[in-house]
Amino acid sequence: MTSTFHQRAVAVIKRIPKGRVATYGQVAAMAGNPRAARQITRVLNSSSKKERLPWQRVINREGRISLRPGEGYEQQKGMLLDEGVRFDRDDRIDLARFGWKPRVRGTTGSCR
DNA sequence: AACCTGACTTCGG
DNA sequence: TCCGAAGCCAGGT
Repeated sequence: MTSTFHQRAVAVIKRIPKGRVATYGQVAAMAGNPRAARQITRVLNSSSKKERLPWQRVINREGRISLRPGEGYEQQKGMLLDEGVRFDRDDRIDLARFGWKPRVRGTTGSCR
């Protein structure tokens, strides 16, 4: 495997469909390490500048933007809104609704 | 070359 | 149920 975690993570991020969002942990898990969520930040910082990754579709597990106002928060929120993602009054995204689900499960999904 | 930090998550007490 | 600590990998200093 010439591909590193970084490469795999990039591939996963590229697969996030428009109008949907994924959490760091989710991406990390799909890339092979459920606990490598932190590394996703590095991937985004690095690759988003080199490649055009949908970094805006990656958010934290609370369904919120981890960036702080002035650090790209507004930009990310703007792009997501443009894709049709809705934020509630707490600036949170309903992951049950906009969360990326690679495998379609029952909508009743209260699995987790 | 070594140490530190980072847009987080999960486990344990 | 809430809080603290560990984990993960790579790039930057």
